[in-house]
Amino acid sequence: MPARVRAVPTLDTVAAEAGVSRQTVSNALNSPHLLRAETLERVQAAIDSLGYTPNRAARNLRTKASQLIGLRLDPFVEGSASGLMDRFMHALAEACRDCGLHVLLFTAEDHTDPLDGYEALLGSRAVDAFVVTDTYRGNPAARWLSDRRVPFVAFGRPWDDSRADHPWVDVDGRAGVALAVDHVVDRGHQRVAWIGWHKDSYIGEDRRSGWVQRMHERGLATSKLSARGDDTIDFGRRAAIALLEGAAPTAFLCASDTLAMGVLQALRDKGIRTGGNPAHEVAVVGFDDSLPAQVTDLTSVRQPLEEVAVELVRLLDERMTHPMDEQRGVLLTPSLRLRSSS
Amino acid sequence: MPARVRAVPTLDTVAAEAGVSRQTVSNALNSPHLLRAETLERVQAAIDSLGYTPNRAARNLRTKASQLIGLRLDPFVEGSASGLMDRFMHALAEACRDCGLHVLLFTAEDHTDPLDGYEALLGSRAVDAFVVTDTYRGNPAARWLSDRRVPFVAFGRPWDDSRADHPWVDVDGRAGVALAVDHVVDRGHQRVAWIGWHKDSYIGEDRRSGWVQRMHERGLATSKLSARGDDTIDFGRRAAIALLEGAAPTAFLCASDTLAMGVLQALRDKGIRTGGNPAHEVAVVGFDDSLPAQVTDLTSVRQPLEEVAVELVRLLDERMTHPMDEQRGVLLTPSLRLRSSS
DNA sequence: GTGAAAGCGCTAACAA
DNA sequence: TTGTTAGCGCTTTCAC
Repeated sequence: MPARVRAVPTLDTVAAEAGVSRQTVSNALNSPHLLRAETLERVQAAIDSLGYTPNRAARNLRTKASQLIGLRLDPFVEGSASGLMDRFMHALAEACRDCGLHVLLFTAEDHTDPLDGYEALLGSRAVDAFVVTDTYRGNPAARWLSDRRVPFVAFGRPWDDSRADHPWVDVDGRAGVALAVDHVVDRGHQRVAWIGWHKDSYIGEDRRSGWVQRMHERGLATSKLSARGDDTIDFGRRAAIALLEGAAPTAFLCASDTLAMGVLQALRDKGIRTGGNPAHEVAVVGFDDSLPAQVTDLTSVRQPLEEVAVELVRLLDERMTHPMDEQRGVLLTPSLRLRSSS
Repeated sequence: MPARVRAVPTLDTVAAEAGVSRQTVSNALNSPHLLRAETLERVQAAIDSLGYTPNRAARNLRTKASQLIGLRLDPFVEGSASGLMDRFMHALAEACRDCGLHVLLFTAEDHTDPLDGYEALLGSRAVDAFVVTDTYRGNPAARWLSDRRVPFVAFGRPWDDSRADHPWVDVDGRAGVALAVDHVVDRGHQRVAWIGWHKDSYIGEDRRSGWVQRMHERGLATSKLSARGDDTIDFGRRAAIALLEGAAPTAFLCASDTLAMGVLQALRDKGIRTGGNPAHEVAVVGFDDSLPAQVTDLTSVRQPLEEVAVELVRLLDERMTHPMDEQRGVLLTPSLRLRSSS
């Protein structure tokens, strides 16, 4: 018996089946309110029985939209990543689905060129908009895209560009660290140290300011209680040792889980117990709630990536439907994931 | 001064500029060998000067191909994931780029339905093929896609379905563990324990068989040296304690980094040093080279995800260009990432 | 409320 | 080697 290859149904197929014109079927799909209830039902039945699904390419060609959001994946840096990208992509894909959008992944041929890849996708109209995530390098893509009036939304504030007027979503690192300060201070800690990144990191300084500000609000001193350096375990370890020999803090707040791992190591090496009781334990709090934090039972500030994704897509959607609206930023507050390290 | 909106160039624009027909421009792009060198040059110049890029939607409509590969992102399981997905998506996006393909992310509306999402993308011809990665659940999507003759490639062997005839790429866990056995045995360890997953896990048993087989090949015993259980830190810890009180192994090979984390904890609690010297240290080896492994300096078996991605895309490409070719599987060998835990 | 006409931008097939 | 014709499947526009 020869396999009967059923031709893929098109609008015409459905129209013939339902005894209406092609256009009516299209309307049934895109503007059902235009049809008489009875007609709609008949068309619907034909669609169902034929298993018709509109052809994306044809629709894209006609509507000049692809319903695709471009996301550039930058090179995977071994060890340095806190593994947030995984969670973020998930969240983004999910958020997109709710708007009938999809995420298209792309990579740069030349990773050192922050603009590489965008132009090709844009020129071929393969995507409608971009989500830009590389906020650590000062986001040169943002300005380029802005200048070309490409619809995009950034995950990350335009720290270094006060004239930037594109929509963005970011996580309030300062508020997250303030949360951590409150947490350990509420537990009775008074000498609360900060271990962070170099001064030239906007994000690092933002997080640090949460510590400084909230400590002062709680009437606690911060002098001689902080260190700045590379985002490495080793620096975390060394900084912790140095601080312990000096001001002897009973709590360490860190700009990253990586640094916190170093603190944990230092405490272990010195035989100091980790935990929330300031009487005989030292509390440690990280940032990002990464896999290592979960594994080592480290309290950590967790970025609300799911919310971030939803907001990004919402802004994108707004931007695509009402391009004239004023752009704005959205700042989301992280939460504290409490674990045994505090 | 009114902003002059330059119309987006099309084939016709370029053709007019170059003084040739639309088709010739198309050929210059897709079959340049058909053109006379001089014509090609002229067309090329017109393309460059106008900044022309072919419209994807139009091309897709005409060629009935989208150059898009669908990848379903399954729900992010907190803590359980070893964070490989991040690296894998990177590698896949990169491999796709080299073939002019792109990855389209999608998620299921109903996560419990392993087929959800595939049909819609397929019906609308939004993607040309799929990469299926959910091999842990026995891969029900594979059979469904196979039955519908949907082009797809699986990351993971069809363990439970000997009749499966789709192309796949997988990592040889058995060989990876054998590597780990050799490593510790070469360093002088003789009592080498295995801590793995429950017996119903194909992957777990495959990895375990690498231990059993290679141990015997090296003339070493395996009895009373293994444990099976949940993939949790806690089980790793408990299993390690139990084994230490019994056969007192000097090396632990684990089916996952998670389990290895537990072993590390147990050793630390007992005051046993970790390292490669069998005289006074216990060696620990994990599997997956996850972030926690990197952070805790744990030796681990590393899956060659970059190669996996390249092979997946190669098979996909083959399958899409010569659909009649016989399908086959590709088994790749992992490597051992040596660190201080061994 | 429904249908007919037109055309989005491209490439396959064929003619010149 | 280049040009012409036709049409992929859809939606916008406008007539009925």
